[in-house]
Amino acid sequence: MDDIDRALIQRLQEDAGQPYAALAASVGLSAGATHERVRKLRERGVIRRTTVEVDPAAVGSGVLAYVMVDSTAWMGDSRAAFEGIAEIQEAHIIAGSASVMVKVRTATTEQLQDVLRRLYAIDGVSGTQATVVLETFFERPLPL
Amino acid sequence: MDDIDRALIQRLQEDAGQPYAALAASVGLSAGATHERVRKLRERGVIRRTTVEVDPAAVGSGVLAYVMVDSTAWMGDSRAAFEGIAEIQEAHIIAGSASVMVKVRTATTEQLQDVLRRLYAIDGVSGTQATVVLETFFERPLPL
DNA sequence: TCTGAAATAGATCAGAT
DNA sequence: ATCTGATCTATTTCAGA
Repeated sequence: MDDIDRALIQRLQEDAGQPYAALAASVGLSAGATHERVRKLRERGVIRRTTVEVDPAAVGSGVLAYVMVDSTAWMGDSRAAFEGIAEIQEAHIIAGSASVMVKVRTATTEQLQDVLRRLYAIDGVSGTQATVVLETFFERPLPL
Repeated sequence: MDDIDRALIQRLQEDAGQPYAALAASVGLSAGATHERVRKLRERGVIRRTTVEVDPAAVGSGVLAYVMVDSTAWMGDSRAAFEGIAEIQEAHIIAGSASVMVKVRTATTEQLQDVLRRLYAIDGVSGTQATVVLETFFERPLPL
């Protein structure tokens, strides 16, 4: 992981579809060497996958909320229960008063309510505090 | 936006690097027709960009925290101030007691503390409540 | 580990159904 | 709107430094 690798990752975060020749030119290497470096970054798991960023509202997920989930038991083994709720985009174990924090996207607030209902159905869950997002300022790649 | 478009988006979210031929086969179209649909999805802004997912810990951002930012003034015009803090990955205006919620990634908790200091320096900010993530269960694409 | 070129494969376009 | 087939471009591999 040197500066060239970091530069390559940054360029790929901005546009993963660009030709290796363009990528190579931006870091001053040949296409072959660039290809080899990117291959290794993938192999080592630094780059997890290539994906597309989608406009949530355009695919029927216009409502975004963060939900703090309180519990009466250790939630460390409950990953599968959260995975089972399709509308949950992220789930994290957190320090502090709540136990788990989830990021939820739904089409409507009615569907958000239904997600809260399903969260309550998970073993050990004793409460939820939903924070609804009114406007997203920005969502951007990791700093390097 | 029909079922084929949704299927294409889902496949591209899983692997945006796959050949159009493979993508086409998975939805029962020709490569040409598939290419045309994907082009239109990009043109309409449904697909915003092609990018790579990076392991945060591998690039020096192993600490993840969500910070609720309280304020004494309307924060709707403060986008630039939050954008100016590089460690902030997401910033949202929220309903509820706080005004803004930000997602922060840093290498260490010391750097997280420094981000909080810079948040306090923003006009109108009167307080912060940081929630540190201990373990990420999962982060996954949008449901379709 | 990088370079440069050759072989392979995929993207793109024109024309037709 | 989709398909087929031809052209063009990019990716991938490999020998050599």
